[in-house]
Parts: sequence; structure tokens; C-alpha cells
Amino acid sequence: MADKAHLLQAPKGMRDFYPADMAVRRHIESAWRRVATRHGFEEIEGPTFEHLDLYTRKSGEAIVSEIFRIQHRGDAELALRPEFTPTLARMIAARAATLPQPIKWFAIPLHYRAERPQRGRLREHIQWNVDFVGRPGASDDDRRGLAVADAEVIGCMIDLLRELGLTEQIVRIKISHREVAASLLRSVGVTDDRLGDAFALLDRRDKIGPDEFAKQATALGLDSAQVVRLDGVAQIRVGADQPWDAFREAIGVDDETIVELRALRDQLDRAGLLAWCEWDMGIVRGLAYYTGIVFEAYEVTGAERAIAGGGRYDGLIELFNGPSMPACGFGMGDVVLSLVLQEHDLLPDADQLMPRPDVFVVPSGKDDADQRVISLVASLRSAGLHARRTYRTTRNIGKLLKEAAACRARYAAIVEGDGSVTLKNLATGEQETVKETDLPTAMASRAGRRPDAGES
RNA sequence: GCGAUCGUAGCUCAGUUGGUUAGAGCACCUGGUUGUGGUCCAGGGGGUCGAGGGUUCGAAUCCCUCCGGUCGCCCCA
Repeated sequence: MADKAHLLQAPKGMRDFYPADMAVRRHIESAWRRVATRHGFEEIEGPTFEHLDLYTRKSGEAIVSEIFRIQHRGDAELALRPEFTPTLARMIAARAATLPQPIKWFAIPLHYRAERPQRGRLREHIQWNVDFVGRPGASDDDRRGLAVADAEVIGCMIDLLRELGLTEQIVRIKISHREVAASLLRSVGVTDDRLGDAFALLDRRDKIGPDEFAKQATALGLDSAQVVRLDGVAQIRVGADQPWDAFREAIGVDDETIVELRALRDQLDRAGLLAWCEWDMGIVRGLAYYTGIVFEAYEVTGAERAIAGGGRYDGLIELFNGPSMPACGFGMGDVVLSLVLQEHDLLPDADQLMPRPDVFVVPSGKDDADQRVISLVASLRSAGLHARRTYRTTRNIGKLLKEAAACRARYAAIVEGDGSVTLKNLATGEQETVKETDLPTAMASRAGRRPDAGES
């Protein structure tokens, strides 16, 4: 591969982040971190590589075939992580005995999949993972008790959407339940050995159209009356803020089967979140480890892939040799989220997101001003200020001020060379003269700089 | 893994039926207008036309292969 052009390209499906791109990325990541933190989740991180069998243990061949594998000499095969949940389960299983419960953790890791890139899907992406592991209340086996955790997780997700400017008019959280859906499928006439295929078909309903749907449903062994009933199940969509009876009648199963959904509704109602949510039995989720509620966040026009998705996976910690612990969580990737924000004009321009210098220092050209710039910048930085300077040799003050404005500095400091500095407020145009030695303290007090100013 | 489509400067594009050393605007850089963000002036860097091969006297242009982008399929973390 001595191909020079080839070496200049990022590998397929991978992204370069130039400063402007990085500013946008940090904008999203910091919103994730801010929201998860205020909901009481603590940040963790795991290794980028895991043992390959961490994934092969539970995932099907189709998923395993899309994992990037790493073979180093004779060592056991490694995998670039395709998802975070197995790592989370492993970390919890390893210390389950000593961790205070419930465990509320989040992570913002990079994930990898060896697939053909397309809209909303790249080979490397950043995904926010939020998980609630353990029982939210006193230990009991009350099926309704876990709804508190489910609602907290969904509430955190909604708060993030809101934080970035999205509304319930733009995004909808579609909620289903694995067991409820399975029960519905059985009642339609799907046999247990065809349940998996029926779920997959349910998931595809909107994409393949009614005719193809009917054809494939027939292939599952359903007669024409059953196909019609299955189609009815796939199309059940009831706003969560509608009366509960509307949903109960739509799916037509007994109260015992939907007790967890009912409990979830109560929790979401108390948190004031029902307007964002919708019961949709067509939501399936591909992963095998989900055991209860499953949910996905969609842009309402359906133009994009799911913004986020998750659910309850009560058996997974045990599968990694930990204790039996209930768990619920979701993942939200940066790619689809960015697309949706962009479409709705909610992604600020990069220059609005780049860090702003407090002060930009330029020499006047008089006396030894050039030399004084160096020590002045050093003392400003020592005072904790974001200080930049020009590297140009021109003495054209106009051009230097333009440079200061271009990087969105709050103030420009013109070093006069006689021990004084002309300090110009670039927003208002006001300027004044201060002593060079007083500049760091003068700046610190007036730049309105807060300790966290660099983060947001 | 399969299919469609695209690829000329950082960006948006021009480049005649194949015909000299491949262009424009914006952006960027340097300086000037002899100290205030604009305007203006002068100058500059940057592309082996995605890469490699073929046809031809001659290829950005025609053909093949590969590499990427985009959009689908499969699958969805």
C-alpha cells in the first residue's frame, strides 16, 4: 500500500474530527454528561477491546460476523467492542458483592461495527449508555417495583432530548414489552418455535409494506384470518397520555399480562412524561437479551433510524457469573442524533461552540511591545485566563483586531510598550487604558469568567 | 457481503467532439492603505483532476480494476 492518496483517507466509515467537528461532538457529549449526572448516574468506562467470547457467548452469528476482530500472536482473539452492555455486565458481575445498590452508571464510549456505512450508521460511533442495575426499592419480587427504574431511565433519555432543544412534537418514545408482545403473538396463533421470526417480521412491518408482510406472515404458518390479526398487533399505536383503557382494549389481553406496562405508565405520569411516550407493539429491538419493556426514540416523521433504544435485561448480569440482578438501560448514538438536530436547526454552528478566548494580545509595534507580549500572555494564563496572542508580524492594528474578532475573543489587549495596555471590549467597542501589571487581575474580574466556562 | 450513484484546490463549481505548463469565486497566508474589527490595493501557497493500469501521437475527458463518499439491501448494538 504505497498509495499516497489512500493514506490520506480515513478508513471506510471512520471520521476525522477537525476543531470545528470536535466542538460539535463535545457539545453533544457534554449534554449527555450533564444530563446523566443530574439524574444521579455516575460515569464509567471500559476497555475498547474485549475478549471476543464476551460477545459470542450471547449474540447470534449475524452480530458476531460484524465484529472487528483482533488477533495478536497466539493470544485469545479480541474484539473491538460493538456495544457496551456486555462490558457493563462484566464490570458489575466482577464486583457485585461490594457495589452499593442500585447501581446507576453511564458511559460515553466509542463503538465499532464492520458494516457498510450508510445514513445514520458508521463503522465507528459514539454512544451514550445509561443503565440502572438492581432493585430501586426494598428487595421484593413485585413486578411493578421495577417500573421506577424503567421510568427513571426513560426520564433521563427524555431530559437529554429536551436539553438539546427537541420537543414531544419532534421526537416520540415508542414503548413495548417483550412478554406482552410474545403473549399477543401466541394469541394470534404463532407457535413458540416461530416466535423469534414473528418478532423480526413485526419489526419490519412498516418497511416492507402490507403485501410482503402478509406473504411472510403466511410463511410463518398463519392462515389469512391470523395474518389480519397479526397485522392488527403490528399497528397498535396508542399515545401514552390517552386513557389507559384505550390501550388495554386495543391489545385485548388480561390485566395481569400488562401489569408492568401499567406500572410504568403510572411512573411516567408522575414524572410528567406521558406526552412524549406511545405504546407501540411493533417495537421489538434486535438484541436477544431483553426480557421486559423495550423502547426506542424516533423522530416523528420516521425519516431517520432510531435515535436511541433500550430496554430491560434482567438475566444478563447472571449470565456473566454475577448474582441475579434486574437491569434496564439504553444507548443513544451520536450519528442519528446529530442528523435529527441538524434537520430541526438545533445544532449551533461550530464557531458558536468553539472555546472563546478571554483576551487576545497584540503588540502595538512601539518600543519593546513584541517582547512584552510574551510575558504578558504568560501571566494571563497563570491567572487561569484563556489568552491567545498573534503570531503575525504586521503592525496593522486593524488586521490584528480582525484576527482577535475572528477567534471570538471577548477582549483585545494592545500592548503599548510603555508599561500600559489598551484593553478593548470587542463586543461593545469600548476601550480603556490599564497598567500592564494590572491586566491579569483586571481581566479576571471583568471577563465574567466562571470556573466552568471552558466546558460549555 | 450485494446493488445503484458519485469523485477536478479547504468549500462551491467551470473545463468544448480527447489537444500546450488545469481555471474561477469564496476561504487561507504575506504585506500595504504608516493605530481600531469594514472597504480597498498588491502579492502568495495549495490540485501528479481519488489511485493504479489500458487505448491513443496526445487522457481531467474513453475502457478496466481498486480506494473512498452518498443512498439502498442484508442486519441492527
